[in-house]
Amino acid sequence: MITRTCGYTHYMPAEKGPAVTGPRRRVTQRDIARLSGVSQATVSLVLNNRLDGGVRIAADTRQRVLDAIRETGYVADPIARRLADHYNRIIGVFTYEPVFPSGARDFFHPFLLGLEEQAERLGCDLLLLTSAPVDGGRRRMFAEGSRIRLADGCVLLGQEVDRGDLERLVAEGIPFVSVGRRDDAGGPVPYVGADYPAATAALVARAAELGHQKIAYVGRGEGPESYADRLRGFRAAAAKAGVAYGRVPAAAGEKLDAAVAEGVTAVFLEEPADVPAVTAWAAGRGLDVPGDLSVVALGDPTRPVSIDLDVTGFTIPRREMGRQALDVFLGLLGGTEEDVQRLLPCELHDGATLAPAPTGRNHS
Amino acid sequence: MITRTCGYTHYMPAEKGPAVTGPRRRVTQRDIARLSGVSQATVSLVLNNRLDGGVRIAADTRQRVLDAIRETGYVADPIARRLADHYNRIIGVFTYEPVFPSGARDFFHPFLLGLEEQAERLGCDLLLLTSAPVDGGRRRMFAEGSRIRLADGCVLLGQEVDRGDLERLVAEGIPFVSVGRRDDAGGPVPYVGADYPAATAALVARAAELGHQKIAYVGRGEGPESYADRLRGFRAAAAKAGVAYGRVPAAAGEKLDAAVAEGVTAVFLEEPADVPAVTAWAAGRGLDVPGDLSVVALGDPTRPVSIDLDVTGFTIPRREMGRQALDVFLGLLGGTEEDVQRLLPCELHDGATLAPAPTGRNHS
DNA sequence: TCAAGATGATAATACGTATTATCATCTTGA
DNA sequence: TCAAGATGATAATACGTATTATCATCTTGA
Repeated sequence: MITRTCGYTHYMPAEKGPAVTGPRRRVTQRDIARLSGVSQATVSLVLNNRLDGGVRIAADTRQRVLDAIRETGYVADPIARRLADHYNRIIGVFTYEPVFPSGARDFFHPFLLGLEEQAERLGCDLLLLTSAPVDGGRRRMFAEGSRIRLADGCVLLGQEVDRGDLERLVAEGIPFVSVGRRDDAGGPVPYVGADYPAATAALVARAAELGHQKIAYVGRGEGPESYADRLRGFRAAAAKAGVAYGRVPAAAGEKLDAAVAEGVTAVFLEEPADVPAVTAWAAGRGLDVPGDLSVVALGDPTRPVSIDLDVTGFTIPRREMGRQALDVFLGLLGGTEEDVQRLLPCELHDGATLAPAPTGRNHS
Repeated sequence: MITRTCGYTHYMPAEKGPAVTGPRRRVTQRDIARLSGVSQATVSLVLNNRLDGGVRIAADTRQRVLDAIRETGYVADPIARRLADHYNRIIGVFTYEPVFPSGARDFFHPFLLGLEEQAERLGCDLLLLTSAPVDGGRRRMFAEGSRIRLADGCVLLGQEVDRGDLERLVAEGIPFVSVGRRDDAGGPVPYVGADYPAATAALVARAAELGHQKIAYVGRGEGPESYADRLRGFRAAAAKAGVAYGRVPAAAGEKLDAAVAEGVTAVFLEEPADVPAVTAWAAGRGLDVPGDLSVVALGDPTRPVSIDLDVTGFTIPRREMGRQALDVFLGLLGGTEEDVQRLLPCELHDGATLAPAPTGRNHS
């Protein structure tokens, strides 16, 4: 049941408006019209200075209106203006990861900064869609009473995006853009993503140059597109370089033990937040990083961890992705169909944990 | 001259709506009314579930309307709602510091997280007012075409808040709350601030206990309320403990030299981002921290800096401030006039840079 | 002098929602 | 049977602006 208070049980504005602040009637175009002896329509026309529709206003009339405006300090009510305009210049930002209790939100901050920066530049406002209910640790986009349609459209943030949501967005014709590449969903999905395959491949190639003969990808390699993309780049580059490769499903001790036993000399971490776990494990096994084992981080950590090593890897251009996501979104609103799927290059970071492959065959 | 495109020159939606996404007309109450065979008025009444005005809706009619709403995913247009109602369940967030090129924004992230967390909990959305024009490195709240009134009111973030803005907010009756204590501005200003005086005083008292006889406050001590508050707490506590004290206007070498020459053995930094500058200066003078000189950070750095010391000081409860700011705001909307000015305690951090006063009198 | 065009302004309407006054119908009780 | 009250829904209107269709008046040229 959708009632006035449904979902907003705590949001109960007073009947009469805030008590602290006093009421004050706004000056409207009607007032200006009365003061200068013209109609409201004339006031609006003077304000908007439209010459295209064949409308003309005599110079002295215009001046009278402008004088009245100056005297009263009139400012058009943005609300009414938007209502008549159809677009409200508000861009929704939907983040799947809730703020509470997740610590994952720090990862998304740079994206938001990029969005804000571009919004600032282009003169629009961002609506953080925090009212979406949280279910199983993720926000639901189309729950009852969804406010996704408040804005002109929305930007999607999140490690993983619900396919049903995407399909519904496409079906309903709600303009949107995803931050992060997404597979098609009943049509191409506009996105601004990071080029994980290229960045991962570059690091694999570097490892090959350094003599590594057997390397491992640590992580799921499926699920979110960003995982699949990394693994794809990893496999292609390893095959191309003629390096033996495998996948370790998680950064767990026994899995890593097995990999090392098979002769792996470099691990590529899908999730850089696993670096501490891996280095701790290596220390426990008496393995030197990078002397015995090279460690490469494929991106930035999505959970807050403290890493004291200068890890080799790459950086996701999060801020720039945010910026361009807004560009793509406004392009969509403007009717553009080109260049609505973008992959941005990641920046490689040399770091100190990718070293030449160890020369000795075995460590006990 | 106020023209239609003023301030939004880059935001130019196509005449016909987005091309990729079919031209999707917004679902309105008229549509719902047609679908369920009632009038628009009835739809509105069902949505708002008003029982007070003596209006009644039959259960089955109500259900038909609710069904249609669910099927279509209808959401009330916030703009129209606000025009008619004056409320749209959107809370504005105005930050004085722009995103670009400032690095200062990281400081505000925890506040925003707190706001988001509480918005999530209470079921409302946050509008980041990024459309405000930037002038002299600060956003202007009431520039021409200001969109501050799009929301039900706003939360103010920023190191320093423009007094004229505050007065206008009060005068125009726009509900708002400041994150950070503010002096009165034509009336009491609702705020949720940090108790800088108490936290600063506690650290001063601790220094006194450790034998420091002469201490210095480093910073402006005026301007933003947060500076003035720190200095006030500093002076009061120093006087109470019978410790000699002075103020060094900036963390500049010669100023610090003079202070040390006068026998100062502990410095309290208004701006913790100055810690690296002070420690670098101390190292250059051969002063050991904290052996020769204790260093106390009064809060969290407002600029991104890397600090490798475990600095003694206190932490601003930023997230909790954000949370409570939203509570206060909603209280105001609800007509509360009590408890709209709150000071939250800061958490002291022991750290390792406040040590007993040096016993020797001089270092050359 | 008069028709055609130019000039200047307005009435009417739309945008989407909320609310009040009103109306039509049904129920109830004596 | 009928008046009074209860029930259920709507028409009308407001919020403040933008825009189009229309109208009245003036100017111009032959």
